[in-house]
Amino acid sequence: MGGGLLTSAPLPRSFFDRPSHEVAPDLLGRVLVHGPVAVRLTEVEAYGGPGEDPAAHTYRGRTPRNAVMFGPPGHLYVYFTYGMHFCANLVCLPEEHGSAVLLRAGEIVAGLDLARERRTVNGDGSRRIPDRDLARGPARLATALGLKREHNGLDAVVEGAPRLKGAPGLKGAPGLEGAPGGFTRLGLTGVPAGAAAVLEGVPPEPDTIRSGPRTGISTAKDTPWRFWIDGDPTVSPYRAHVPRRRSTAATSVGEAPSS
DNA sequence: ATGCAGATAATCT
DNA sequence: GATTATCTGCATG
Repeated sequence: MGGGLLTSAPLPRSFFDRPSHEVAPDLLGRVLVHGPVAVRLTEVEAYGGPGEDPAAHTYRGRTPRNAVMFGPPGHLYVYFTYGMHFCANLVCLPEEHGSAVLLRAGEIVAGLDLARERRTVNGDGSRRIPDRDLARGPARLATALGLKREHNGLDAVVEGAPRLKGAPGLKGAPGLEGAPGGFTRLGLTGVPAGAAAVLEGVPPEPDTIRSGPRTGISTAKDTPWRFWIDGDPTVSPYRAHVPRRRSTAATSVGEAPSS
């Protein structure tokens, strides 16, 4: 092998038509493409439906924000949070179920230059972000892929066979030389501009998949629905949920405002 | 390495 | 009015 045009088929909609905690570990090693940028997924979290998962956005039922999660599987649910970040999910199960998989981290395997550009802090590029941090975290991943409000609901299931032009001499499996720890550039064709797709990629060996509690949530802390590839440098550091107190003292109990 | 504070606004109670 | 499926920078050991 080496350098030839190789094919990685898009995953069919039926792939996503399963419970999110089954889809999630199966998404590891898969490749999410959005336009010219592609990410090999290394860390994900499953979220369940209404009444069954207190940490899920759909726990209390359908709202305007979470409507896409109640739509058909294989679509992107992109939400805005903390006043500045977007995060992306893939919807699971048939319509009305309201479950999805949060895409937490991955390795950029195509469109590296554009991903770097999107992730520069000061537009002048005075701060250089290490490549392994480009998509190391859900908001970082969404930024690197260019996923924003207008991509909420975008279908990530496409027809056809996207081609990946692999570079020679790199270790790894067909079409996706990006073995854990390695970085490569892949040329991508076959995905329409502005469209998204999830390619089958190369799933990791089952015994390298780890699972544990989800990150940054205040409920259901014991549900081990975070999945990642052991030892991969692009997996995000675990952060426990930290309740933040308002900085003003306006609400302190028993304290009347001074005149 | 780990920890904390601030940013900043949609969404829900 | 409170919370939030987060990130960055600055502080400290």
